[in-house]
Order: sequence, then structure tokens, then C-alpha cells
Amino acid sequence: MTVRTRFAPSPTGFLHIGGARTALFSWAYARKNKGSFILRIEDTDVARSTPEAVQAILDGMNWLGLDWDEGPFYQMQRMDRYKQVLQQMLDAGNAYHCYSSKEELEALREQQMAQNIKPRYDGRWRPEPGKTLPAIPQGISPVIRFRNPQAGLVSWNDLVKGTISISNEELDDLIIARADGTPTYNFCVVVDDWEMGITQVIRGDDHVNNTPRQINMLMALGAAIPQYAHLSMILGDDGQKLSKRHGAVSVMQYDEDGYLPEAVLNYLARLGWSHGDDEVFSMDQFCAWFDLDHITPSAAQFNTEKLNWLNAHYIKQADAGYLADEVKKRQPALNFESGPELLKVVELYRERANTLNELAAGIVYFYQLPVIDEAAAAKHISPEILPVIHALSDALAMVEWTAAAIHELIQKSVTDHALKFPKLAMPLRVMLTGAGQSPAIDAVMELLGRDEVIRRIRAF
RNA sequence: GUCCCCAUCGUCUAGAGGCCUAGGACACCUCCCUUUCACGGAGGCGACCGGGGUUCGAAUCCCCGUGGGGACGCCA
Repeated sequence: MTVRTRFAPSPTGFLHIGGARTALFSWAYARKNKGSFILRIEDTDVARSTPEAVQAILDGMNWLGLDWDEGPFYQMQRMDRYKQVLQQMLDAGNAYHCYSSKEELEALREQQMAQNIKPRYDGRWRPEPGKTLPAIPQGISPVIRFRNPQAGLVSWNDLVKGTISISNEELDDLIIARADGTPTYNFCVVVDDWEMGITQVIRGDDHVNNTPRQINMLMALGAAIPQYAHLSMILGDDGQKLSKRHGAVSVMQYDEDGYLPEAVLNYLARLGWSHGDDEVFSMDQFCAWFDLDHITPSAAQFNTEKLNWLNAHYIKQADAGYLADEVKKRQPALNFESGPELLKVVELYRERANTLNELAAGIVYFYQLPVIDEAAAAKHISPEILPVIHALSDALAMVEWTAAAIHELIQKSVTDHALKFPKLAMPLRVMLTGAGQSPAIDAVMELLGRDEVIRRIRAF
């Protein structure tokens, strides 16, 4: 059977890191098995769904390069079909109208909680042979409930967690259509997974409890039951649950912060999944290796340090032209025509940066006068060394302008004055770059250019 | 409260009864490289939640604790 997986976010916010990993695994499973990956937007919560959120999710998927084969399908555009199935279930006696008010149900819940039992619908409107239903109240539009089996066990072999069994006694008759007639989440999922021919449902483990209900409905419809794989959640850097107000950020924020999609993808792939000791791999490699057997069932804590390490790795590997473009995008105010070729500067600086933003910030002094770190200046630029540097700058005016020749010249000056190399290199570094750390000073000088180097030295 | 799930270094993980005096990666520490800071290289520190079983043998299987998480919506 051809593998068909899906990613089914609800457009109530951006695509965050947890959703991204769910999408990644679902996508990879389809790619690995030469199947199809379907994108479905679950927008039946009209009050909370927004077109902006849909776009944000699409943007996130695109940035990561998670391409889908079918969709995006929008559940709100499938209303007619849901209503048909709803009617079909009503006709077959698998569903029924319930006239209980929200207040009534709330009271029931509170009463059950007070008795320390699991709150659930008591079936007061559930038709049974020989049972007399309450009189239908006037002016109330009923909801539709699924007639869940009352005995037996629902169990499935979860591809991540192993066998999970839940007794039907734990389940109640869930609402599948609201009073206004719109179907609810669990019902839409069932109809869609069925009709879209989903073979493996890969989703967050907050859905474990929905699974037995969905299986029961699928069975009532005579539909094939897909396999389920429930991914555990991702915790924040501090071990706390991610939430809107705590650590949950859009994947696009990682773009803004200077992370490469390759790094984020590679990091996410290794969060909860492993392939022996392999840590760094491409998405092609990942798709070839990916399996559900090696997914951890336990929750994983996000670790920015490791992401940084991977990001630094991908910056070292990246095409210099790509890095240059990213730097330009991140330094819109700089005039790159006024200094050395950006490609060369990027090559010099790339291995010192963990993020594109660090790279972009690090190369600024090549294109505008640096802000001098006063502490570094005080430490390295002494009155005694100044004449030596000035003499050196005179000599620089006529040396061949290559890093090697410049280095030789500095070395000669060092020898002539019986100094150690840093005695000259450090003050030069501060004068030219503003700070006490930089790439090799001769390489910096070569790129900066003779005129600019002499100008900056003469300012002291 | 009820039900479900989870549990190896600080973190991500390897581990499917003997290959484990538990391996790798990030972080941290030391040394090397060096012109500073990085990069890179070599080392080091560091874990099987507890208790009972099963077995010749358990990180691995079972049970009970403990701890953590999730679900219990006319949200998804």
C-alpha cells in the first residue's frame, strides 16, 4: 500500500518548533517510503483561525523546504462532505442529537469532579432500546454526539509508543457537530484521514487520548484504521513546556536570528530520533535513513547550544555567495561598494560565526570606521609603541600588498625593535578593527586595502 | 481526582539479556596549534530514578513505588 502521511495544523498561530518537527517527521516518512505528504489546514475553529496564521504556517514550511504533494486542503471548504457523513451516521444510528445545554453539562462536570471521577457525558440523550428520552426542549438547537461503544477495549499498536489500550468505559459520547451544525475536530479528522487515504498518522502525543475515539468512529464508518505514531513533545531550553508566553517561537524567528534552515532541520531531526552515532547529515540522508522505530517515546528538551554548533557547521559549509547575500540582507545600511569584496570578507570571517547575524555584525568594520574599544586601546596602544607603528605605516605605503608581504614587514619591524609579535599586532588590531580580537591581522590588512589601513593608523 | 504516557551523563542520545569496567554529540575543563579571539586537533569530567522479582547473567523483561508529562471543551 502506498504510504500517505499528512501534517494537519490549525491556523491559530505560527508554525513553532514542535509543529515543525511533527511536519518534518511526517514528511520524511512519506519521502522515505516514496509516498505522498499531504498538507491539511484544520480551520474549523472559525473564531481562532486566521488567514495570517495560514500564511505563517505556509511560510514556515517553505523556509524549511518541507514540500507537500497534495493540498493545502482546508476543512472549512469540505463542510458539505462532513454534513453528508454526519447525516449518514445519524441514519445508521451511530450518532444522535443531544439537547443538553452548556450550563447543564458544566454542572454535570463539576459534580463528577467533586466525586473524584473522570468527567464525562452521562448519555442522557443517548437512545437505547426501551429507554424513554427526555422531552425535547423548545428553542434549543441540538448538538450531535457520536454513539461510542460502551464495552470493550480500544487498542492500537502505536508506532512510537507500542501498544496502547483504553477501555471504552473511559470514553463518552463526544460532540461531533456543534449546535450551529459545524462539525468538530475529532470528526473532521476522522472523515479526512479516511477519505484522504492516510496510512500513517504522525502527530503530537497530546492526541493519544483522541485516538481511541477516532478509531471508534472510523470503525463505525467501516473505514480502514490508519497506523498511528505519537511524537512526544519538545520542552524549552529550561526544561519547561513551550507555550505562547514561554519560549514558543515561530520557526521564522530562527531565520531572523540567523539560523540556516539546514541547521534547524538537522537539529530537529536529531531531537527524538537517532541513527546510531550520526549527528550531522543532509535531508537526503535523513530521508533515506528515517524510520519510526528509532523515535524516542520520551519528551526532549531543546538545546540552543547544540543548534548553534550545527549552525556554525553549516555556515562553514555554505556557499559563500549565499552567505554574502544573507549578510547584505542583514546589514541594509552598509555600503558594500565602499570596501573590499564581500565574498572575500565572508570567507575570512565565516568560521568565527555561529549565526548569520554574528557574521553580519562581525564584518561591519570593513565597510565603516570601527567604534574603538577604549579598554582594548588603553591596554595595547602605548605611547612607546606609537612611533614604531607610525614608522611601520610609512613602510606599508610601499610594500607589495599581500598578506604574506605585510606579515614579513611587521615581522621585520618586530625584529628591528626587539619586540614580540603581539606588541605590534595588537595595537594594529585595535586601530583597524576597533577590538582586541579579529582574524589574522595581515589578512585583515590585505582585505582592508592599503589606503584604508594607513588612514586608520594615522588617526592615532 | 480519573485515565493514558514517559524515565541512561547538565542536554540530545546509542543500547532490542552476555559485545557495557555503558558508546557518540553539545556544553564544560586541560593541553596542542597560534599573532588576539575563534576554528581545528588530542585528552578529561560526567548517567542506567528507587525497591523487589525472572535469569547462570538485566540499562535491557515483569511488578510495585517515586518523579515528570499529557488528556479529561459545542479548542485543535
